[in-house]
Amino acid sequence: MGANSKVVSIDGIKVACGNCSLATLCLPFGLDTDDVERLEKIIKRNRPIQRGHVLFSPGDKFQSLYVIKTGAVKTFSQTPSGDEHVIGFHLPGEMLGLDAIQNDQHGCFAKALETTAICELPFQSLEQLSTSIPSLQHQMLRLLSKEVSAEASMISLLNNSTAEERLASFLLSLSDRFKRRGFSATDFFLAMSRQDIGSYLGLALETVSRLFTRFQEHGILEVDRKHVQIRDMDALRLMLKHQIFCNPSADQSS
Amino acid sequence: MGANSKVVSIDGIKVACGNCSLATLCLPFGLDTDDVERLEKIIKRNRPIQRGHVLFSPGDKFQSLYVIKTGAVKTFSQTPSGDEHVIGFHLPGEMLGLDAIQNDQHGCFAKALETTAICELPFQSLEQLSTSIPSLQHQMLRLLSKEVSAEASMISLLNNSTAEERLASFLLSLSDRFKRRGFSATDFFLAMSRQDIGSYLGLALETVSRLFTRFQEHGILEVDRKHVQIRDMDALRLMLKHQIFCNPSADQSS
DNA sequence: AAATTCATTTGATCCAGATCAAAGTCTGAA
DNA sequence: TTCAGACTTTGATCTGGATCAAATGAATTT
Repeated sequence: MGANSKVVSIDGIKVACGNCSLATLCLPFGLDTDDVERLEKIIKRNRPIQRGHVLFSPGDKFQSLYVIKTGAVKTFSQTPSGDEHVIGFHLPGEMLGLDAIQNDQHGCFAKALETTAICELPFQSLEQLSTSIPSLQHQMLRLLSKEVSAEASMISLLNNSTAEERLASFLLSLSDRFKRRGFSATDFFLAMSRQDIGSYLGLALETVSRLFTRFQEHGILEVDRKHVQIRDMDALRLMLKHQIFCNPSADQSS
Repeated sequence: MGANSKVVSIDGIKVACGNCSLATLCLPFGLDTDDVERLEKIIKRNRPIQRGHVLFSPGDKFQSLYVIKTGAVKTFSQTPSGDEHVIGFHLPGEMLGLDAIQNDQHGCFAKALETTAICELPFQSLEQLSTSIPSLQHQMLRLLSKEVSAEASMISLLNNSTAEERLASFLLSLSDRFKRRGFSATDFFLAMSRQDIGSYLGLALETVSRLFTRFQEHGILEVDRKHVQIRDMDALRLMLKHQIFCNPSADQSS
């Protein structure tokens, strides 16, 4: 981890998955009250991290999985020449670090896009707990599987869609995820830059910018910097109507 | 499942992960002898399936995970207009169906590219067994995580690479996987068509064909229909040298 | 408020790879 | 052995989106 990545533990902060509005999207889903309590005991709550803070980097030893509580994080890899390839964006309730279980070390960067609160789940404890809570084991497998499905959808999108379809898909995905988390499905702020969106969708940032302009001209969006309002959801949906992805529900949450 | 997808169970065939040359690539990896025996008890061995046989289809209830023993399988989705989008190719020792854990149903087709022998792992039994064999639970999580990493690499490839780099990456991946399975790393047969390769790599089949020709002209490959010989492995490696993916070891096996 | 920096928009040009088209080539069935 | 259908190769053309270039706008610092 970099010098600015110190995560300070705060004693006395009560962890309460039971009261968390994200519980049904998150790991506790499907667990009974007792089991949630046992889960809470192993969770570490840390001080919220600031925009730009790096949560982990490639090569870092894998210790914990992370769940976003509030804020947003991007994961990305980096070429030797220094430019980033965005792998994903993570919103409240979504888990981070699943790819690191494989070889006990992280394979990409995770950086906060804004001030972000995170629940830390020490993986060893989680694994141990899973052996005695079958529904926790099941939920772990489900979350991993969901990630596999979501990535398969992404691959399908990149293989078979135009720039327009990609951005439409991205906006609909964001909209859906905000909605499930209790936010507006049609009015939200983008935590990431045009550059980030382009990198994620395999497009040049200029193309992303032009598409936002075009969508606005067509009355589909109202865009002001990071502020996006969806004016014609159906038009967006229509753009990817003809596509059948491997798995239609490509959200990580339950 | 289609009419031709009947899988006939053969009693009396001895399942023997302990003797299987793929064991170190497969689920038994990391398990001690006793545990492998318990695992063997839940595995179903079926009659090998023929080329073109559909193992599962979207919407099929998820019952089992499958591991290729010999042969090859492709997974793909289908548009309403009927054209296929190849999601992946699966070689001996590789697991199939992980994306279905998520919502208890398969999200894509799996079709044999040639005569293929498959080990069937009823998922419920596997999950139960995992609670009493921690190293099996761990191996399950590792396999899922490996799949997540592999797909992340694929996303990176599709986002950031030219046609040439994609095909080079594909050939090197195949080569590596054959090698780990005890086959030649430089001389093998492609089980899939140019069409399939193109669909998988997000390229037109004509582009794939042209690239094979070009690689041959440059002395990198010797190609005769499905028969590929790699003559200059370094040249292939060089083509994707400048790329850093999230995770360099993008093979599902251990 | 002016200055510096960084993100975004908009315009002009270019090219990798798609698409269209047609000619081989292989395979399995009859 | 011949035929039909499915692959594969090769050629010609076209285009979506990249790249290059520059202006504009926001945010932050001085």
